[in-house]
Amino acid sequence: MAVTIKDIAKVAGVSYATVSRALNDHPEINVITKEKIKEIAQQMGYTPNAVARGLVKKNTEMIALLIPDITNPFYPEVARGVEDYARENGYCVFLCNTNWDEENEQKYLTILKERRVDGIIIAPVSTDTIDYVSDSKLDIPVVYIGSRVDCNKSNYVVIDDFKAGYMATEYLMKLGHSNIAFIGGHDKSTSHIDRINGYKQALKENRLEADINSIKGYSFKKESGYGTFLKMVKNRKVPTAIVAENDIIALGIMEAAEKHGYDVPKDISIIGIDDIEFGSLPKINLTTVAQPKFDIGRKSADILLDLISGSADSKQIILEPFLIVRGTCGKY
Amino acid sequence: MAVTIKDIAKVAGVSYATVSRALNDHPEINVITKEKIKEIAQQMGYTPNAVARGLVKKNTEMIALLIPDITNPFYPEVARGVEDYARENGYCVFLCNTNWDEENEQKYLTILKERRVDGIIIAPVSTDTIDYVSDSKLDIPVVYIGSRVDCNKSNYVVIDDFKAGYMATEYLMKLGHSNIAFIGGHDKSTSHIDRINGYKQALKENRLEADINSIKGYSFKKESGYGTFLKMVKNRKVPTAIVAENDIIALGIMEAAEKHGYDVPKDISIIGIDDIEFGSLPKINLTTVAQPKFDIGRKSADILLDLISGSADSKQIILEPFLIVRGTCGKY
DNA sequence: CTGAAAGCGCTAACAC
DNA sequence: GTGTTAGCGCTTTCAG
Repeated sequence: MAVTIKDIAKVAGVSYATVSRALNDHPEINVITKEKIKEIAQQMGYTPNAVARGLVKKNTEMIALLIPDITNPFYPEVARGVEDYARENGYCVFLCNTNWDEENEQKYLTILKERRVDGIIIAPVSTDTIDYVSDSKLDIPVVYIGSRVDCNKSNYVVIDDFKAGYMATEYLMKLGHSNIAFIGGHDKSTSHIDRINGYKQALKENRLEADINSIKGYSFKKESGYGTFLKMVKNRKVPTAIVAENDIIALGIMEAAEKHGYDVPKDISIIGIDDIEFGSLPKINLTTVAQPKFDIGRKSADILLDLISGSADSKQIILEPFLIVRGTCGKY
Repeated sequence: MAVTIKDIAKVAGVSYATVSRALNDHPEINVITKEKIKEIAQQMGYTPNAVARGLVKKNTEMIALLIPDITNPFYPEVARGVEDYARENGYCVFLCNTNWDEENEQKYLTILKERRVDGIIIAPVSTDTIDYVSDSKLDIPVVYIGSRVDCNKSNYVVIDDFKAGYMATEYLMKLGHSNIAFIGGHDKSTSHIDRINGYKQALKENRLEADINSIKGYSFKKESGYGTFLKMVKNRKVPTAIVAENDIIALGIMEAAEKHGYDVPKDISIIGIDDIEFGSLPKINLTTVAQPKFDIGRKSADILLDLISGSADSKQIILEPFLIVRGTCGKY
């Protein structure tokens, strides 16, 4: 049986309220008894019970981070940002991996509500989840990352995805490309839609045609990029340049291209979005549009904790993407 | 204010004990009232309070996973295994990132104890943490991963690290190398020590000399491999082959070698340990000794839950590493 | 099968 | 300053 404040009270010869006050450094308490109590607590090996405290204080000092794919290095980086900020402020974070599955996402939301987490940061798999959150009156502060929400009562931290798509495409056009395809996403993701629109807009401004290749399902794995490129080869519709919705997909495309005799960047240029660490390996050297991953994490945690403490209204943060020129894009 | 079982009881016209029984599917309850109560609960939007339940049941159905570096793809893979198994069994998992910092590790342990997690899986940064756990009578089931514990009351899931080191070295020798260096770790890690011993043993059996290059501090980043190789160059002690303690370090070594004009594998062979996904990119094509990462995660969670339910004694699992031959090692 | 009541470990009024 | 007391929302005896 773990030692409780009552045990300490007995030993110290005070009421257990006094013990509580001592341990929590309340102002109205005799400093001497406080020190004495603390020492006794120490000696008895007391560990406060956060569950009991949570029950009466009605907060748990836990937040949750829901991400779709922990094996995509983009998210661990974000997670580090969230965790860093949370820990600095005394919060623990639940890391929940949804595996690109809406059902998992919603189940987690229920579980987290039962667990009475104080807040949730979520990188939603689809806009359906956002609707679900709105409808289900979760009653827990939520901050979205990587997904805008068309409602100004919502909180989110995103990059300007339109700009990201635009920048990538613009860069390719500057290199002389006019046959530029896009590979990625699904329609229930605002970041996907925005990136595509940026891509389209850039092309439009130069009177070029769009060629959008969607990945079926919610599968954002290397294999998806790989498979989609193969289809292009089969259909004899291989462009001179490709904008990939994210770096993981770009890596898959590169792999497929090279396996089929295309030299990158001589025969085909490939640009990603995200800037995952492994893209910077000299042998990979992936040109990409970067997101400030760690900052997205920190900032979203910052907003969430403000929301929890009630010291802020809703906030929409749009960070700037930036181009990182490496070696996978060439002149045409 | 969230709705509680008392609220439901009032509406249903029963005592709140009955509501509790209904909601928890106790056997001794009238099926009709049970259904009625469940419906009312549903309509009122009731969400059980896991905090309150945890207080009385003295368990939280939460476990924690402590890892040193979430940005090393090895760990996310392990984490997926843990989370998968945990979720299947109704447990939530706290993912805690210690950043290779013992102090963080110990702080987390305290926090987790306060939060009354039911169990902890930990990939310890150093054996000091293991001692800390033993000494501090945490009083929470612990399963170690990636680190043996010389005490048969402990639980762990590891690969045979000796064998991993041995296999890597043996493979290099079979290719004709006799000048084989080792780059990695620190002395307070059993996996490091075992891998080195495997490396030494393999060399010894062929009357070859060991050349061990330690990375200072607890820094298992690409940069550590990079820097250590540079030192070798400076000291004019570049071998014909290198065993890297893990893939991340191997990647750093490769990067440094190529930047300094060494062709891999023509001029120098490099083998890693772990088998992270990005090592398999055709352009990287890292030869490595693989660990069953996902299985390590699942298995450790399996053991932990058994421990929690009291249905098992301590268990030591040693999984088999296996060689994956790719392109970074050549004949000498 | 159901109700009454105790209590999990703690915090926070409210007295004194 | 400190003690007394009432809960937080729930599970679980113990009666009936």
